Amino acid sequence: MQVVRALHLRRYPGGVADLRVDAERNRARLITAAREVFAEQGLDASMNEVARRAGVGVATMFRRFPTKDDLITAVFADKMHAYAAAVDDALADPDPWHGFCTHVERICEMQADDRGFTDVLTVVFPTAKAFEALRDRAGLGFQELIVRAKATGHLRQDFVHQDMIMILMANAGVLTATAQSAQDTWRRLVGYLIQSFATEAAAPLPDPPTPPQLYRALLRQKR
Amino acid sequence: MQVVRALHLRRYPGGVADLRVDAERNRARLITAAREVFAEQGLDASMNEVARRAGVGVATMFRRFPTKDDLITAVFADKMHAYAAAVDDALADPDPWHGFCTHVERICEMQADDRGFTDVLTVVFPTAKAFEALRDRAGLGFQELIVRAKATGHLRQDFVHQDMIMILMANAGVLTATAQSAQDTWRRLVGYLIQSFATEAAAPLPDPPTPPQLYRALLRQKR
DNA sequence: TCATATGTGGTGTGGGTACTCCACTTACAC
DNA sequence: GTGTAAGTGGAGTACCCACACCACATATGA
Repeated sequence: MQVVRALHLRRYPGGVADLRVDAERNRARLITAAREVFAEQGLDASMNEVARRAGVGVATMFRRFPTKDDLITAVFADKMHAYAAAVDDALADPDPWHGFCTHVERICEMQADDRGFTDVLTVVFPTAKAFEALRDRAGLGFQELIVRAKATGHLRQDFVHQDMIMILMANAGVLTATAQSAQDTWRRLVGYLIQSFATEAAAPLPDPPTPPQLYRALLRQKR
Repeated sequence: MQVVRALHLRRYPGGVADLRVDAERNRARLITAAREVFAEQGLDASMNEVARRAGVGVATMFRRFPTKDDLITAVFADKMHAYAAAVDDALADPDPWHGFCTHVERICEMQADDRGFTDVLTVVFPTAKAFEALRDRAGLGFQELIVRAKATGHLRQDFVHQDMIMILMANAGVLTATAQSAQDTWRRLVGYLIQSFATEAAAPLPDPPTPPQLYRALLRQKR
């Protein structure tokens, strides 16, 4: 009994979890392949394609990542951390308005570089729950950034943090439509938007959605 | 032989084409049902759903509209005509800048009212060819509108007609992401953009895509 | 070397899609 | 009324998807 227990609890060195070395190698291959495939094709890419590109069987993949969402979560964990960390960089900028503009561009560029990440940020369901905390953290930091940027007098007073989500959605639309051609169009969109966020001569805008409304919009998707 | 020919070529009164009255009735039902289904669910809605809602068999539907694209083309023909005609209304406005703003809002509202039309304008493949002429007509009129709006001094000089397609893409992104909640978010996006198009204090923007690039982007989609 | 928990990949399943086949029915011309 | 081209719908096809099953292989501790 002691022996069985020892076997059951054994740990392999250097792996992410307690995996056999071959399993760990395949896990890494799967993550790498999925990262590529999702970046190219978005989250609509098929699991078969991921397994094929990783050079492992589909059953192996589903043993390691029981659902597609598990794989998505594993693949985009680091990008989501980078997303949450980016706002700290922006807050560290001595010029809050410059930090604000740079931040918006940077996040949109992260979307542009990875179709899958675009989807993760705007269009996907249960994955959203896994990244809830990171989203919240980024949101809070962004609110602070807004306060400071408004204080400089450059950011219009009626800007709200929900507008960032709106930007991500709009950017996602341009990016998916220009995935095969005119790939830089998003830069122009963001250029227009940022100039609109500059405070001068602001006419009243339609009301923004409330945060709960937007949160529901992010969750209710499934495609 | 004469008789056979007469039968083969016979025409039924009042129908769109030479259809039997029951066939014509079912055709109308299919169009109506498809209009509703596509408006609610976008072009991803299934053909089965359309047939079910029309109360006809799938075979009947596919006899009348051999491919999904044929149905889409038939359903959105009038909206595409309205789309092309809208720019004439805008040109008729004595204040070109007002006409420009109203036009942009109106087209975006057409998208907001019909998820299928949103897809038709930005995201779909062979349907695009069927509506090519109407797209071109709208594009030419819009270019004239731009010239006049710039002449008033209200529209920034670096605005190009490709930007309208970009707006449609961005709007499509917001609309699909907010289909279930926060449905009015698009109005705020358009508000921001229009204010950005007003010429004052325009910093240089990233280059727009060339028209051929954008055209390819519209055609290469398929989903 | 050996026992075995763990890992493996090919194949299968249930459900979705757009689209087709075919035996039956109906509207029309005469 | 009758012949028949035209129209009909349910069941079927081929293909995609995420995911499950299972006989076989292998890394590992003893």
